Amino acid sequence: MNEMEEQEHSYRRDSSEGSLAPLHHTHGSPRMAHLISHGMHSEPGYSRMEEPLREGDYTTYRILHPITGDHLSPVAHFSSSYPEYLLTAQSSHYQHVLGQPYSSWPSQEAFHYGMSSGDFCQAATSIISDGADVYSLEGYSTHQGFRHHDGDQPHALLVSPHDQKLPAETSNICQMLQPVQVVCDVTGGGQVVVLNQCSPDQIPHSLMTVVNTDSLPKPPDQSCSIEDHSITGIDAGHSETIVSTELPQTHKTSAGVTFNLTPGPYASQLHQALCPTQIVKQEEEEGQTKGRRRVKWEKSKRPCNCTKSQCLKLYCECFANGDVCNNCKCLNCFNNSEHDLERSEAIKTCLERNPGAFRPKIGSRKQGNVRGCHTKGCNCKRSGCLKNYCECYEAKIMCTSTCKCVGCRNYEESPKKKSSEKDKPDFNIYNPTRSPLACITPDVVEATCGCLLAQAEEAEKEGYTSAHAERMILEEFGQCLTQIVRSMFKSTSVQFNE
DNA sequence: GAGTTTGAAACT
DNA sequence: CAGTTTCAAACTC
Repeated sequence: MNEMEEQEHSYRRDSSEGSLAPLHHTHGSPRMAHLISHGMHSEPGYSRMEEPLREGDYTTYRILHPITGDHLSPVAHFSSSYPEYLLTAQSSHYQHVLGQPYSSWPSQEAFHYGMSSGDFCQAATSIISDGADVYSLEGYSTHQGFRHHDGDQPHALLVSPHDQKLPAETSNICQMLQPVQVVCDVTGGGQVVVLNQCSPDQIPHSLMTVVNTDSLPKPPDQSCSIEDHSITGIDAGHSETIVSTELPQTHKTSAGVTFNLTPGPYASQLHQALCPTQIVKQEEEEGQTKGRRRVKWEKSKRPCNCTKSQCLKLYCECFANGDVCNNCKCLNCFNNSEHDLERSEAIKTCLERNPGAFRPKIGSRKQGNVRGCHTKGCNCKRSGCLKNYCECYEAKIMCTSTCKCVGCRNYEESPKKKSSEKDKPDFNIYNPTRSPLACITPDVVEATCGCLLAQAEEAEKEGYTSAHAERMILEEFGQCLTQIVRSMFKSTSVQFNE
């Protein structure tokens, strides 16, 4: 058996126990080594993992308390061979939480604990590496066979993407979830580890830890460290501390196969959607805030004031942030755990309308663009994009050609420009960073129409034929266009040859 | 704090 | 897809 095959067969399911039992340990796995080195922080206050331990045939990763740094039980064993890899844990604590030994779980399951179905939907959506979206979780959370109950309250949720007994809709969901092979709480204290689905030569390339603050002691400051490829917490009311993922890079396996270690594209979104406060803190330190909603959250996590939307539409920023309302001033709020059904339905509706509804509006940073850009662009008409009505401006990013704004002043300009001038929109300036059409401001249109009208009146006054009048108007229109185009090129320092 | 303005979201 | 309405935040007084 060559090395590759050996890797693939390193882990076999131990049917006698109904769990995965690695037959061979992949010694010194560079994959996990990478995961550790790039995905975890070592500073106090951050959730992290230690260097892998070696316990028999398992590759073992001990998860540390995000705040205290203490070891948290259970130890997580990562099996990284396709198609069977699983987080297993051996912990009396875990068994206490689950009421059953973790090791008895079937393979290819994800365990989700302490999160609402809507939360899980968002989490899964955000980390699916191929960009697919989870549209519904109906039936998902009612899969009794994999559910642990604490009285009437569902306490744990196991997800089996390949379980044929799942309801049809759930199966569909799980198919979509397949890229997320494992989503599980490995501590019983609220930590969640997410592993994207791997081929034999891929590592799980997203890994995060979410701390359930209901279960953990709260230190004075629970801020977490966020790297560029940060990930996410779920419910700000319950999940607070997040760790980052790894830096993008490729890695060559011992089998000589190169694979991409780049984090899943939605890993950061998950983080952003679910841990807005911490992200903003970090970004504030970096002198940059991205995204209106995160900026708002950063402002002391201000409560919403919704009165008519029941906080179940994207008008509500709590809802749009993937958060439940907490200490808000809203009326008739349904965005809470007491209305999980309605909330899940609303999430489903939003996602049906717009699969990217819960993705951050401020997209990934372009090369050379430190701040990123608005994914949809703004549509401001009267604010000159210089007030917080403008999502670009509020996110402290410049408008781009994606924007459809009118009279935009939110663009790169000379630092010598007087600050007083910045405060008022200028409808007569062309923004070279934006769409060429952006220069056709209301004033320009009005002036052009005035010119054309004047020509028409002159033709009428002179008694010219309609054909002549039409020609005059067209000629005038041509001159107007010439001036507009000239001004455009003048602004961009491009030669304009008439 | 009330009223107005604004632009995104939702609706038609 | 465009136009209109609804909505809640931003802003002004």
